[in-house]
Amino acid sequence: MDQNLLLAGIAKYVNLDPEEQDYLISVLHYKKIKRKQLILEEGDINNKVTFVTSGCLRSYAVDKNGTEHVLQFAPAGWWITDMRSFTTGQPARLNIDAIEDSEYIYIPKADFEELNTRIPKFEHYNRIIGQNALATYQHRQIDNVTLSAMERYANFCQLYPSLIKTLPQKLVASYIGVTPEFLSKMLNTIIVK
Amino acid sequence: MDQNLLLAGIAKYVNLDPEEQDYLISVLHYKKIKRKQLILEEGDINNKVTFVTSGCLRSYAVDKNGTEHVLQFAPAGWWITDMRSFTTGQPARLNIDAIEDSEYIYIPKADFEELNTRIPKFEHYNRIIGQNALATYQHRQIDNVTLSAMERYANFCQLYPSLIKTLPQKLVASYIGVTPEFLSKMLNTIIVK
DNA sequence: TATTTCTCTTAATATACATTAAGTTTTCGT
DNA sequence: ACGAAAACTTAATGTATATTAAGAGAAATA
Repeated sequence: MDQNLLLAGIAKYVNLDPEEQDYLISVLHYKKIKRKQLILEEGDINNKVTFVTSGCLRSYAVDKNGTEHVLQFAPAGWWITDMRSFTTGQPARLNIDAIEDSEYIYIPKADFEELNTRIPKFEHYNRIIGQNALATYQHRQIDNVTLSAMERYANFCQLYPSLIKTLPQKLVASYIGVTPEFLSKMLNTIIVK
Repeated sequence: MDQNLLLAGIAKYVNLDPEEQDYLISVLHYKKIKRKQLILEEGDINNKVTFVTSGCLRSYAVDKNGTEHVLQFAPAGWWITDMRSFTTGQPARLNIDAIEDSEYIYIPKADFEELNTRIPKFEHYNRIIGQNALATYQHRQIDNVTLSAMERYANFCQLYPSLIKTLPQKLVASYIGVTPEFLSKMLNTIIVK
């Protein structure tokens, strides 16, 4: 069972004792999913946190026209959650699915809470990565109102150079907030110039 | 010195011992500022966390045309920070100023970190409010790509009923991501119908 | 390998919102 | 209380991006 990526990610911030690590490992669940398979559907309660160990997941919302809007990509080493549903217990607004065959670890909410109270170092880790995520969302919000579509695309390429190579263009379009048609046009008219 | 609002906010989530509370109080700094006064300027390092005790602060970014875009309002009882600058030490992209005469408490970064390591309950509190903030930003991002300007306005009114009464309309416009002219037109043509 | 199902492209038309500008009303600082 | 500054309104014009549609290319599944 490959929890090494998770342990390594935690070890960047805190040093768990062997028994703390064993306790952590004891509450992990392992899953494999195929491309396009959903692990969270709008309306469900998101009662676990999910850590991707291989492949790539994505979270997205669907608008009233049925168009999908990608909120996040989670390649190996990333967490992905509908945080409002997780913290408040409300139905999720997000869907989470696999964009390629993937493997992930999840921790049920009750275990996650107990980990945090019984291992202060784990809670420290979570506070820090929470702050990092918050920083990311704050600046994404600013970018979205401040930059043009082309600038947001350039930004995405800089921030996620590995993703840009593997992702279908329409998913990148959805993430940066334009239609696939417009992104296509934008990229091709630039090259010609 | 009015730290009651802060202590009450923390007490909603954790129960500090008297000596923990004393230690916390010992690192608090108190400030008053006038309307329009800046407490963080783009380019500065945001090396403190700020908790508003009266009045209202706001964070905003300025685009290349000089237009301001409001990221957050912080009335009494709210925290406000450029989280990327705070966590990474990079120069801030955000400005923070007072939209009315205000009072706030701040905690320098070094003290904030020490509070978190020495008082696990304080770190628990921060993890939880961090999760809440993350939930808010995730859904704001979704709302921004999913809803029309009118729907975003309606959303804002629901979420911040107290703010909508006191804020100048142009700041609401900036928060929901439209020009003041467009918001004005939008609101007036609705009423006529 | 064939066939279906996505993905990308191009282009015409449409629209939500921005920009500019000028006038009016409200608020603020002295 | 007064003058200056800020906030709001209206309207004409402009633009970035959406929508629709249809064909070509690529990739997934059987």
